[in-house]
This record gives sequence, structure tokens and C-alpha cells, in this order.
Amino acid sequence: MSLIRTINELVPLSDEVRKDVERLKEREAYPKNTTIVHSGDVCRKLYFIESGLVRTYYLRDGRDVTHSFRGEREFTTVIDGFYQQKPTKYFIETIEPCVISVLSLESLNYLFDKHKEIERVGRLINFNVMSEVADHLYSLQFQTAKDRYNSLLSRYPTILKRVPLGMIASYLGITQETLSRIRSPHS
Amino acid sequence: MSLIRTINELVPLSDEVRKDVERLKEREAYPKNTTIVHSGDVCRKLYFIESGLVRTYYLRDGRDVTHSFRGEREFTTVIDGFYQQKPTKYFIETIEPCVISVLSLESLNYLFDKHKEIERVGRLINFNVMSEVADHLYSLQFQTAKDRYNSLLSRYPTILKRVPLGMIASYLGITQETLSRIRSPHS
DNA sequence: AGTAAGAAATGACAATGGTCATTTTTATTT
DNA sequence: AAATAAAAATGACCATTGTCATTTCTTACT
Repeated sequence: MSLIRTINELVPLSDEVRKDVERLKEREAYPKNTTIVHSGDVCRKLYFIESGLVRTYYLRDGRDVTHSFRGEREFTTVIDGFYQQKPTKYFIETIEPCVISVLSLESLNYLFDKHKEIERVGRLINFNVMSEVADHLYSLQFQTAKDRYNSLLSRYPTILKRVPLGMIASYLGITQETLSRIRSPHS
Repeated sequence: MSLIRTINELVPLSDEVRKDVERLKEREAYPKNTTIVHSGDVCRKLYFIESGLVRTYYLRDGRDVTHSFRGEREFTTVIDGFYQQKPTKYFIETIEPCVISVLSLESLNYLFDKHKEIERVGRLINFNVMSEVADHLYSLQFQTAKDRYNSLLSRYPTILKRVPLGMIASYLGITQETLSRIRSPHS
């Protein structure tokens, strides 16, 4: 229901469309620390997180670097290979137990073809994802690590209690030690 | 014609839609080094570059930092305020004389409402922009400056002849001096 | 509650990349 | 073609951040 409700906030849906989405959507549950997409996989699913927290990361010579966090009522998938159906560079893992609604690419394409409203939903979701990524890029290009840390906190106020610092540090583009220093009261 | 042709490659258009787009599109020409969007402006236009080269940048305590380059057959607008119609943080300037096709947000919204095909075009363009930005973010997060430099060159092979190094360096997230050292044969 | 394991903080040192100044190269104008 | 201006390269020095090692703090488990 929450997926429908979220979509409905973007574009009001007729009953017919709503039923079609409901019919095609699947539901998955994962325990904590489960890798749901592996680097090299061709990911065929768009994930909508009903509850829990998920992290996308990249392995750069042995170290993992966080690409993004996604929580309740947010979408996620592999940004570099979902629509094109090519192997991704990223991993996606749960950081907390998750309940996730899933739409396959085939279902999506069917919905896009059939319903103009869903075409619009797709446009708006793509736009929102683009804005997310653009904000992240902006913060990496133009802000200091400390500013980025504060931005992250205001976007996800609970993140400190949910995620170890190292994952946050790599998201910010710094090491855990530097983040630790930024956080310390002496500056 | 080039705008229509580019759109038509994304989604084949009926004559009716084609005429509608043609009717609403405007054409602008700018000389070199013209600022077409200022930071603080509310930008009401989507630009399609027919010929020339354009740069988006951000002023960070007095220094300008390149956010992106866009050339022939590419779209550009302010990524942070076009759809929401809020003041942008960015500047857009021509680096070469440009001929640009323009669609206003009102025209776009009209086209989105009226034609399902254009809704799809919007979805696909948003996706393409998202992919661009995601690639850029990826390169900043996960690649070395040298790798980023090489990626940029393979994407825009002619860029070195068209843009001063300083603008490229800031795009890569380094200073002009460091870029100069990266380029030198000794490493 | 006590212990062990994991996470975070801190210190010392090194390396990378930035800043500023200067020189060399390339492009532009008359 | 010479003169001037702009861009790029180079060198010396410094600051910021990373690395590695160690200590302190927090959390989970029996």
C-alpha cells in the first residue's frame, strides 16, 4: 500500500492503474546485512523500501565506498545498469531488516506503455533521482567535508544511530579518522 | 530540425506532435563568452545546443568551479531549479558561439500534458541526464584525477582545443597546476 | 554484571595536492 | 613578423588529509 500511496502523491492514479500496479508489484523481506545485488549482476528490479535501510556501495581496490543510503519510502536500484540491463558496478545491501516492494523492468515497461499516468510517474521519479544525484555531486564538488556531514545529518537525522561511521565517512569522501576529527568538539 | 531529429531518435513522433514541438520551440544565437543564466536567476528554459559549446559553473568563494560541459546535440538547463522554478546556484555561459533551441517550461508542460510520446521523451531525457550526473559522481567518488581526465577526453575528444585547462581542472576537482602535472610525461 | 568484540577517537608521521611565484609556451593583435 | 597578452608548465613550500598504531569507549552476549 505504501508504494501506491507514494506514487499517488506524485500523480493521482485511477483505480484501474492502481490495480494494475498492485497486481504487478511483489514484496520481499530481507534480514539485516543481506546483499541483494552484487557487482557484476544484471539487476532487473526497481526497489521501493517500505521499511528498513539499504546501502549502495562500490569496491575500490578492496575497500568499500558508500555510494548512497536509502530508507523508508525511497526507491533504489543500480543507477548504472537497470534500464540498460547491463552488469552493474555496485553492490546493494541491507543495513537493517527490510521490507521492500519490487517492480521488475518488464512490469515497468508494460505499465509505461499502457498508462500515461505511469509514464509521468516514471518521468518524475527519474527527475527526483536525478536531483538526488545532482545534490550529492554538488556537495562533493562544492562543499567541505564538514558541510557535507551536516547536510547528510539534516537529510537523515537518524543515520548516526543506524550506520557505522566508516560507511558515512566513505560516503563523504573522507576516511573514518578524518570524520572522527571533524566531529570532535575541537573544530 | 536537429532538436526534432534528436527527440525522434528517442521516441518516433507523429506529424502532429512534431508540428506542436516545432511550433513551440524557439531559436537563439549567442556569441562566445555570453552568460545566458546567472546564479540567482529562475531559469524558465530548457536549452538544446544545436552548435557550439556551453559550460555550467558554480562560484565557490570567488573561484569558479565547472559543473559540466555540454556540446552539440545535448540538452542543458539548471539542474537544481528548472522544474521547481526556484533560483539556481549555477551560471551557464557559452564558451563558443552557440545556436540553441529553446523550450520554455510552460511549453514543455503543455506538451507533457497533451502527448504521451512527449511524456516518454521527458522520462528518457531525465534518465539520460541522471546517467550523466551519476557517471560524473562515480568518477569523482571512485576514480583518480588522472582516470577522470582520461574519461573526459574520451567523452569529449576535442575538449582540449576548445576549453582552457583551468576550466577542465576544476571540473575534475583539482587545480590547474595539478592537472598540468598529471598531463606531463613524467607520470 | 562481567567479559569480549566491535566501533570510535586520538596521536605520530608521511604523502598528496594546494598555493604562490616564476618561467616558458602558445595565441592574438597590430 | 613583432609585440603583447593569455595560457600552461614548473618549482618551492605548506596545509590538509591519509595511514598505521594505540587507546578509549560502546555494545552485545553469556
